Amino acid sequence: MSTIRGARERARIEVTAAIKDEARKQLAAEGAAKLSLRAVARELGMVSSALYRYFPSRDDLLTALIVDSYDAVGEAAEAALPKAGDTPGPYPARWVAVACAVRDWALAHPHEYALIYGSPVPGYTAPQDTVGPASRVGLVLIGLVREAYLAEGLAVPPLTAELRPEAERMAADLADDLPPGVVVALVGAWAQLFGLISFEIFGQFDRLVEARELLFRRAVHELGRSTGLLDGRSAGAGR
Amino acid sequence: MSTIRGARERARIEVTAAIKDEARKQLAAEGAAKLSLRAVARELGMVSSALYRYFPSRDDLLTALIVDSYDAVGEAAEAALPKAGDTPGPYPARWVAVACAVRDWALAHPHEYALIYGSPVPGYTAPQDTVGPASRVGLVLIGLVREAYLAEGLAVPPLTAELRPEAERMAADLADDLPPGVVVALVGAWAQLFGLISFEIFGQFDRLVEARELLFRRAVHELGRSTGLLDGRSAGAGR
DNA sequence: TCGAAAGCAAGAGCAGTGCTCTCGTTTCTG
DNA sequence: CAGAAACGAGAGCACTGCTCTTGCTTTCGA
Repeated sequence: MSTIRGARERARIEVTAAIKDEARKQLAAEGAAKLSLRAVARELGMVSSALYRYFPSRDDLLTALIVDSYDAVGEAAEAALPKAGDTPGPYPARWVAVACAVRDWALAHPHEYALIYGSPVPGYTAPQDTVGPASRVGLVLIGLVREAYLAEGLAVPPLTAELRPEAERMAADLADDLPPGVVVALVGAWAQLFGLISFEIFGQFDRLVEARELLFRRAVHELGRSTGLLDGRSAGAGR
Repeated sequence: MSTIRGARERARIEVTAAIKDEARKQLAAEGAAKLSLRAVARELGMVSSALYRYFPSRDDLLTALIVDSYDAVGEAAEAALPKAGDTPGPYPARWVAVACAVRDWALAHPHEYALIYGSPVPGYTAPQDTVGPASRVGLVLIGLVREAYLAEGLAVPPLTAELRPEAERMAADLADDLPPGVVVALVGAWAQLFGLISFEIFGQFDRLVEARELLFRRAVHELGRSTGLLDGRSAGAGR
């Protein structure tokens, strides 16, 4: 399926990758606003118009970087799960580990994080290609909670009557073997997790919070509890 | 102190306001990336270079808009508090009301919201002028929780030993009459609140969540509980 | 009161951007 | 092997932020 036909196709793949690499470098250095097609081309020793053979527009290049970033953060989250052969820790600790992995990735790649979880820069609606990779972190969280639910049960968060239809719809979409109350709490926790990270990355905690990892762990642990993850102890912040 | 010296100063104030108004209009229409000094000047019937008498650079114009936006959302939050003469509702309901006011403002002004809570566009560090207005929403939340604490007490969230020094430092900075555990929970809830709003504004809930206000209210109510706000009932989502 | 000083709008111009079009050249393919 | 497709280079267009100079007007102090 992915056989390389000849020198031309091979060259195309390499040049495309080189463009993305150089663009990612400029993105990390200066941010998405300062990323310039001409500068990328210049750095690669080609003329700017040649670059349009590979990406039809600047927005398409950005979209490619967005997809890659979603994949990178998704991979970071997946890598934080216990590998086959490990003796996995308790579920709340795994939950915190995944969150910390996402946070670490964001701290290491702030501009890429801003690209995907900050203001949407290109158009206003995300292209279709991004929705798949965008959900990888969410899928990790869902998988983790599902595993906990099947293994040792959950403290199912209660649902109001008016929220129940929507909760059941979402549960059918996302995880039909999880109680709707858990799915609602999980989607909320997902958004709130990125709120914590965004505030830290975007400087909202400057001159306010010092021990950011400790605060993050405490909040995320609490977030795990709010989705029903059983804690052993009845309250308190774990590490 | 703010006496207007003459026609010149009056004109300057008016022109500055006109520039900001037009810029805000373009911001709302196309987003911060597309905001152009030349287009603003064109629309105002002046030449682009004249605009630099009022704002030294495009970033300074954006900074002015950022300050205004922080003020606007802060004002929206303050307006959601019970006015003098009202019979105020229970504290969890007030908490949810403030959060909903912020969310409503964000939905009505998505690009301005993105300007302040999305990726920081201009430099990378926020200018000093923004830190005051930026904290208004936070101050509303602090004030609300403090009032609840003094009036009817709080379920003080527990603190681990390693988090205690930081918690006490933050409490001394933000609200020295609140228990450190509450301050830590409050700062977390503050970030998580904007995580919920950002995910909705930035399209992360597209094709996923339908009844967004219901979900928001449930999560925010839970957030209030996590900071210690007493609920009456022991669990569940109120409105 | 009157002249210097400061504030102002206008225009030209510079360097940079995204993007399009054309024109030879190279590579693939029927 | 010839036609087709892909490619790199270059010129060019419309736009951007920003600077500098040139006159005009308002303000203010001697």
